[in-house]
Amino acid sequence: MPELPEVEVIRQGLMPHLNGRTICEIRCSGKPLRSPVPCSEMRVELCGHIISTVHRRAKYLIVRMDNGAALIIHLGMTGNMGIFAKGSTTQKHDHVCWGLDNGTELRFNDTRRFGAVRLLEAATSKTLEKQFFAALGPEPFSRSCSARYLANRAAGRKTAIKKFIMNSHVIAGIGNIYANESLFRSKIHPERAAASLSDKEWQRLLGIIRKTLKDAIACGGSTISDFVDASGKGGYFQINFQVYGKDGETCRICWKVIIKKYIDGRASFICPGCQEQP
DNA sequence: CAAGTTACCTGACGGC
DNA sequence: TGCCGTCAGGTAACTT
Repeated sequence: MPELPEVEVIRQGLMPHLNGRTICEIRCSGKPLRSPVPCSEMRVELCGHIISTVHRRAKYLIVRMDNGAALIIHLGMTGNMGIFAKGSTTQKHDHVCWGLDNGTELRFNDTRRFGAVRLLEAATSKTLEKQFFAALGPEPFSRSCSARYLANRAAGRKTAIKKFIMNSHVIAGIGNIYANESLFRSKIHPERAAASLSDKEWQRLLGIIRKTLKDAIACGGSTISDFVDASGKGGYFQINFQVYGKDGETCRICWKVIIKKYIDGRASFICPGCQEQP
């Protein structure tokens, strides 16, 4: 479900509820997520300690504690985090629950259990970046993620540009929706070889990726089926989709019919008028 | 290194 | 009503 904008919206929604709160109790469904949930370890490391901040890296949320411990949470396809009153009705796929000192609790819900909850004791920003996120590419908004950097990484690569920008080892946070939307807005066909983009095209694509992600964050993310932010509200960027899920509809720019095609196993939406076939 | 497949898991939807 | 196949926002581990 969640790509960078949705994770960022969740982070921003959670921050005011979590910052400075003490974790009092932890409950787990017992079902494994992508990896087993370290329930007893979390109780030892987190209970009685204060949450200092919530960060995001790529599509990961990072809850930092005053004792140096860090929770690293990935939402997978269907994961979500929300704040609820203690004792309120739980949902079917609530898998982890962190009780706080003010009568609320943070809940992780994940229908398909593709998400992950990991625990690092004694994590610093440096060790997190060096150990846990070592293989991740730069954040799209960071200085190190330049058009030059992307062009260099793409040099010699025949792989489709769409797959390339969805590769988290190259650039973090871009999933299927925002890859489709950014390529359409850049007028670049998703099957173009990554190495075939000119410097000018890289500049345009990077600028548009940044703008698209930023606009989506400002809209509260995209609600496809059930995405909601920490307070239970859905985002509305999906009204700005120009190609995603719009096969059979006419392009709002050139009036040609948008097609759907599987590229590298992922649904891709292309305007044959705006995005020239390689 | 690239491209393809499989796997993780549940639920919604369409066809019959 | 139900059964079956297909598909879904992500990622990693395999094989060729």
